Amino acid sequence: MNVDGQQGRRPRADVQRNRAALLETAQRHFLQYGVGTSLEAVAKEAGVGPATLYRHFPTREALLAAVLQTRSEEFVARRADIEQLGDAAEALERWLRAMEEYLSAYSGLPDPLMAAARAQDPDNPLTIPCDVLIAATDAYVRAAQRAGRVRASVRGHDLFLAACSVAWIKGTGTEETSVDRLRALIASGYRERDTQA
Amino acid sequence: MNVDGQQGRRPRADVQRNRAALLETAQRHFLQYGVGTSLEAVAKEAGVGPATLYRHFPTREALLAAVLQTRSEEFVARRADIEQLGDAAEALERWLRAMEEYLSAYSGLPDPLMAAARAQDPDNPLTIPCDVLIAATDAYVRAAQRAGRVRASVRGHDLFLAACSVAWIKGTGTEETSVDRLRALIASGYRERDTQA
DNA sequence: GCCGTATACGGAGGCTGCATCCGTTTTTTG
DNA sequence: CAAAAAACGGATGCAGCCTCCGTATACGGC
Repeated sequence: MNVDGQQGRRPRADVQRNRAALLETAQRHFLQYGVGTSLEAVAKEAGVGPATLYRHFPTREALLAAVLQTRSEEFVARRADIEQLGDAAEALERWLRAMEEYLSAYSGLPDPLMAAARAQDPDNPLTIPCDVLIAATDAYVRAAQRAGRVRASVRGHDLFLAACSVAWIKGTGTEETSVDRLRALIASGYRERDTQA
Repeated sequence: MNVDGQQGRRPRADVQRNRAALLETAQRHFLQYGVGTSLEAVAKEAGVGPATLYRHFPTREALLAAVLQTRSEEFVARRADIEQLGDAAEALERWLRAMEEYLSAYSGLPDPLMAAARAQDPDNPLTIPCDVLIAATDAYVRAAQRAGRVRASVRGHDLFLAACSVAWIKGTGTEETSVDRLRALIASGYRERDTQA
């Protein structure tokens, strides 16, 4: 039993192949059917037995976390873009949108994420990505607050919850215009009152 | 096949007994395990076979709708209380809280409700309760707007979505203080700026 | 009060998905 | 190239969904 623990021996070739195939297939299935998709189907389409899937990713959350991990590279790139902006309020706005899109990539994603965020369960592989998101949001919020563009009582965690909510709504299949309206409502809740775009 | 269609014959006694037992048991199970609870378990505990449950309530949504129906009497009573208030903004506030509690009564309830609200699917038994809630919210919103306490751009549907979001968050097990903060954030989004409590 | 029939019941069973065990195959190492 | 380590995957047990159909039950007329 090695799979991806780092011991003396070099990881076997088939392990890497299978892992890659599983991740690629899972990504596609999550995209098409949501995070509740059949893991058996994923395994079959990846050309491996169910046991192999479970050996690589003991739980659905572990598989999800691994898929998100590969996805997050592109996400980090976005973050670099955002940080070049001088306007802190605009940066926060864009960050929230980016996070929202990240969270609504797969239908049903917000639920396991919230479950992980709730308690600091170190066994849950989604806890870390979650904490990262909250910390980043908080940084953007503080910057915008220093610029006097966001109300002082707001915290990063609040807007993380808000983004999760919006992402959840999107995942239920609600029309885009309704989602836009909700987002606007929230925005006018955290923006400083005398703000002028 | 009669179950509850109104024909010439009087409904059989066991039908009514079973229906009542199923509703009572389902209510308890939804409360304890959420809307995803095992229907087989509900049937067994109600003392009937699975087929009887499905005969009375062809889908999970139908059972849920029926349970909510019985629950809604108590909800209507609340509404009468609220309407005695002279303050339209306070009335809206209380209505939103009441709706939020209604929506978070069973964990996972917001999801099927949103699915029903999305498209006017007349086959979905949850569509009607959903539309009722939206219409009622809209009435409260208009009243508060006439009193100049809520921003003109806000619609009842927006606050319905917001209430669903908050209820969803509650259902994920998030701490109550975080939920309170999110609710406050949303409130400062729809309230008129120069409002004084 | 009894019987015939409409009506409803419920166990059995097919199906899908989850998760694990263990005999077999593949890969690496020397 | 052989032995050992490592991973594979089919088979399996379990739970829940939903339906079919033979059986039981309540109703209403007599």
